[in-house]
Amino acid sequence: MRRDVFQAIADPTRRAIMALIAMQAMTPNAIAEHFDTTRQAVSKHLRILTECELITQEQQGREIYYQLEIEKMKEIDKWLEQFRAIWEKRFSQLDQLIATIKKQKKA
Amino acid sequence: MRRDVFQAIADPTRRAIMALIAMQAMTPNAIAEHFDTTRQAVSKHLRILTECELITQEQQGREIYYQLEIEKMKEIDKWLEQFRAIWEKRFSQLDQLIATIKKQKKA
DNA sequence: TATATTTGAAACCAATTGGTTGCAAATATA
DNA sequence: TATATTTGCAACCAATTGGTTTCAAATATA
Repeated sequence: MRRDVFQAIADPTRRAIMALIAMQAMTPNAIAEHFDTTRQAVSKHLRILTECELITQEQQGREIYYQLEIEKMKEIDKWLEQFRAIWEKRFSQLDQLIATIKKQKKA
Repeated sequence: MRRDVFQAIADPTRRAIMALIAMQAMTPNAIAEHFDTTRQAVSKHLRILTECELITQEQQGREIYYQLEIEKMKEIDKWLEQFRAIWEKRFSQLDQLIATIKKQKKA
């Protein structure tokens, strides 16, 4: 079974769960209340997110609090870097072009 | 059919294709040569990437050159921003903590 | 013009996915 | 102790996915 961050964030419900618990940890029941699906469906999403270490859990009595593992998100950021390098390069090239045009106008 | 950037980048072959054509446009045949799968499988990936506007094509005779639409990548970057805000906040809090400890050491 | 090359599209297939229902385990409460 | 709550897990199901084979269209070349 393939289990990585990219596959995890492919599902819109999972992205919504991530955004929901980003600021504060929540229990599965509390999370499920925010969605139209059943608790079990949310539970499966939480399992997938846990498997790829995007969230961690903390047991408190019979309740389990899930929280976002923000460090893991940097993996996506790191992958994006190679492309960010390209668009920043293009931007600076555009910048130079504008500078050249301005120079020509002055002359 | 759900067709968005997040679903598109979920597949490792598609991510590899994106990285491959990021610097220069390539034909489906040329792209397929870099992978173990058939040309048709690559073609299907190209279709999916095209449908969510992550790549664009340019016909040259009977060849079609595919290139990465780097602007579309910013959509992922934009989504990441909400989480980046969190980790930068945590970093600055850590920064403050270190500063406080240093202060205490001096005193 | 006949043939080869490049490509997309359709039909099909096995594996995976997101979802459901039902159940058992653990913890809290009466 | 008996009951209620919170939760994960297994079994099952329809839809989607990534892949294959086959075919047709368009363009280049002999």
